[in-house]
Amino acid sequence: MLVTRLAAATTASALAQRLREAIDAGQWRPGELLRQEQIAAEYGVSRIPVREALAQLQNEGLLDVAHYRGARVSRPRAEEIDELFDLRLMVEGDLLVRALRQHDPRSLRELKRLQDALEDAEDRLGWISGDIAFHEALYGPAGRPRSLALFRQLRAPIDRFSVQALGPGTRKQGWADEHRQLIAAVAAGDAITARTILEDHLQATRAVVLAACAEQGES
Amino acid sequence: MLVTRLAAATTASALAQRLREAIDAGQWRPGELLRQEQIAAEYGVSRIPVREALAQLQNEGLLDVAHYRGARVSRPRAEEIDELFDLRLMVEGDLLVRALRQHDPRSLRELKRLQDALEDAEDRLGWISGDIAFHEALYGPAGRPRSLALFRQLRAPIDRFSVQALGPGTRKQGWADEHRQLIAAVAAGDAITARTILEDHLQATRAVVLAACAEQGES
DNA sequence: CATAGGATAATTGTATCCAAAATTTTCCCG
DNA sequence: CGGGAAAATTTTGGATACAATTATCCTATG
Repeated sequence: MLVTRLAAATTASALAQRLREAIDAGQWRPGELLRQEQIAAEYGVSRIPVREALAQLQNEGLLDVAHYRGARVSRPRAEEIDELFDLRLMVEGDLLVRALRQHDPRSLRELKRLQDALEDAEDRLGWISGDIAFHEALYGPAGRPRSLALFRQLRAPIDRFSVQALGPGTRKQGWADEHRQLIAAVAAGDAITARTILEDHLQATRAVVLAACAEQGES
Repeated sequence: MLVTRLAAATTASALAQRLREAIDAGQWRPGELLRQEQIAAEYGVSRIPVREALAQLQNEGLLDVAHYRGARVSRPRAEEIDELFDLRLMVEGDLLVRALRQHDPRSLRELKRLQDALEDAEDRLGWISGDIAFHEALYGPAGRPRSLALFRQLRAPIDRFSVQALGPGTRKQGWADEHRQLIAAVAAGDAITARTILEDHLQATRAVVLAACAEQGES
């Protein structure tokens, strides 16, 4: 994957990015307390950018922050995850149909390229960021910036569990197949089929994520 | 309205609230630059809570913040407002239908009470906060916290223009009528009618907001 | 022995101060 | 007189220092 991660403009945003990855990677478990001082020392910065990063992650739904009481990795309940998937079905379904009309040979080539890169990714984090890139390229031609931002926002609290569920010998092959079917349907301009495939894709993901969430909830 | 605004736990959140109201009230115009030092002096605090409040408002989509270049009141383009209303139609439509099944005499009484309070509100800001309260009570019984949060988020960048469009002798009466029709349809358990009324309500609001936005865009 | 109360420590929120970047002004040269 | 480079000013981002709040632990008491 040749995506060069451009240097963050500010310390706070760079921190937010690294903390996001750390949470996705399971470095902090749900319910665990993130101490400002500790994070500041670990990354060699002061507490000010740490606070801004934590506020950012709270806004994304990855943390629960209470006044004077610290930030904890959020532990979404099964009903909330279910709800997030219902919202994704609405938003992404709409985006897909709108984007489908705007796709052209160039954007389709890009989509295939991203899918190839995705299947070559070796580690779990690479897989997830590749999946995000694929879907953004899929929905991008719709020209709907707020919906696209919403798509990212609805995924953020969920991806953590997807990463967990991506052990070796899991649903990886079916996932890739569904992506390729999506590309084919979009190339054919078949909105109904494309939307059906996407919905099945999301329903399958929902089941996997709910299972991973339930598993983690036991600890 | 007997809602006592509880004192904010922290300076930053109190500031965010006041700035939000100031922007909704048109105290700052779209594109205008918000200086940290000036706001800090105005409210008698240091720049740290100001920065956190500005970051919060940026997350809510009311401000555009550029690195080392200050925060400006966002000036959403017409297409983005259009997009936000499309999203509201999806999310609020879904919420309404789900809530409709859960409403009971008690929640309906509360809804009527809020509508009465709304019609008694004298100033524009009171009208808007009353409208938010009404819709939250309308959707609340659905038991969908993330969707409700999304509802608030989708309104935030728009309400500013609604306030503008609420001069005397405007659509206020039609607005109230639609609310009462909504209550009646929900009380009757008629999902189809309720959803239709809500969609008309939102479409009418969309037109008003787009007009206000276009008017402001000229300056 | 369990528990309420209070001192103490740990942690967060805010103010003050310094560094980096951007904007404005000034000044020189064409 | 106009244009552009460079210095000065302004403004933001980050570090250090202090105050406010919460959590912990110890003791005294029923």
